[in-house]
Amino acid sequence: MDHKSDATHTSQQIMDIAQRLVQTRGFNAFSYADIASALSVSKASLHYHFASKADLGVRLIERYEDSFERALGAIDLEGGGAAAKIRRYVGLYSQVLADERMCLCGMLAAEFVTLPKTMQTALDSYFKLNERWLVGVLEEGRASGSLRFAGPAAEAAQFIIGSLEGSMMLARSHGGMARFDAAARHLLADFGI
Amino acid sequence: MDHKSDATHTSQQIMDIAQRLVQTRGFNAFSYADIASALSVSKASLHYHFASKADLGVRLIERYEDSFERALGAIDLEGGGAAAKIRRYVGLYSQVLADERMCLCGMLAAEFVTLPKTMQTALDSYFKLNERWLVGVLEEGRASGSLRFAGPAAEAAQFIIGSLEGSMMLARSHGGMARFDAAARHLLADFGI
DNA sequence: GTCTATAGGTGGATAGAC
DNA sequence: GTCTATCCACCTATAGAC
Repeated sequence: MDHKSDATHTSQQIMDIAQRLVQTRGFNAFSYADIASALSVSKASLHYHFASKADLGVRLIERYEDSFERALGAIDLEGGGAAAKIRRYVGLYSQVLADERMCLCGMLAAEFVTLPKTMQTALDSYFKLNERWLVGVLEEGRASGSLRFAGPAAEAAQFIIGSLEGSMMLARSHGGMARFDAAARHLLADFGI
Repeated sequence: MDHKSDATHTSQQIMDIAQRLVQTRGFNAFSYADIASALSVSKASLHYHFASKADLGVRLIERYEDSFERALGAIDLEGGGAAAKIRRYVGLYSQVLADERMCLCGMLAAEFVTLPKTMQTALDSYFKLNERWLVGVLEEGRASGSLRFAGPAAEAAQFIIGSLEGSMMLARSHGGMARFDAAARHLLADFGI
């Protein structure tokens, strides 16, 4: 599931700017002109690095998933119980919000039906990764008794993802970081954390 | 908090189509041309009824809030305990999703920073209404012992709204109605329902 | 109230020089 | 790799006839 990154310096800069734009404004609400002006290059130059906006979008999702996968790997390595892992998972969202951004893929999920098929497929992969990791931790926690929840772990994982993405989205427009933190506490408490 | 509706037949039709477009594609991903072709009129005619797209957006939010307010009033009248009211509140979201739509205001919350100030203000009003109603029900339920939750009722209300909007959003792209239903069960269980 | 026509702007994308 | 120049489609919005 790792994606090649023939990462020239310029294409990385383009992706950094584009990613922030998607996370703050959405895929349908930014243009090559926005990136060009922020980076002081021409729009045509951008097309050299990313032939189409859809290409750029797919690469953004893949890079985001890779970085998220590394973060999850780091959580696994840090050790601690399942409860600690879930707490650190929530912390990942918290960090993104602290930078005044929405989760890249949460934002794109809202725009899902308007996205190119290639981006939709890449999004599926991202959410599957999250779900898979959460299911592992949840089952570990239920077995060890450090987590408490009813029903299939997959459903609990989906509930966690949905709650975090939704709380993040509403925190950005209504209530700020405090709202997300309070929602996160509720969510964790629901699992006996 | 009720908004005048000088509702000619045509302007209602325009709003019906526009609302569905916002709920499925988002405010930034539909155009007057979409409405015009769906309704078989010219784009210019639309401007007679709604001078600008921002005006149309504001009126959509106000109408949605009014209809939601009536739905909440109906829930209050039906009686039953706080738990039953929360269950019916969740049912409102479920109905919208069953029609393959996202909550109008949840969708707009994702696009918040790109919206005209007038629409942002109208959105605030919608979420305040939801929170106010939920706080009332939550406090009633805690007092009567039919609901169980920790911390301020306002925080619990925000948690409920965020979870439902997020679950709805992800259900539309990943998992469908079943995902929302499962998330709703988790949420209700969290409150002892 | 609805139309045609059009203004004035921006969208993504390409051609071809350097 | 980056540029200028350009294409064409689409956007919101307006003017003015009917």
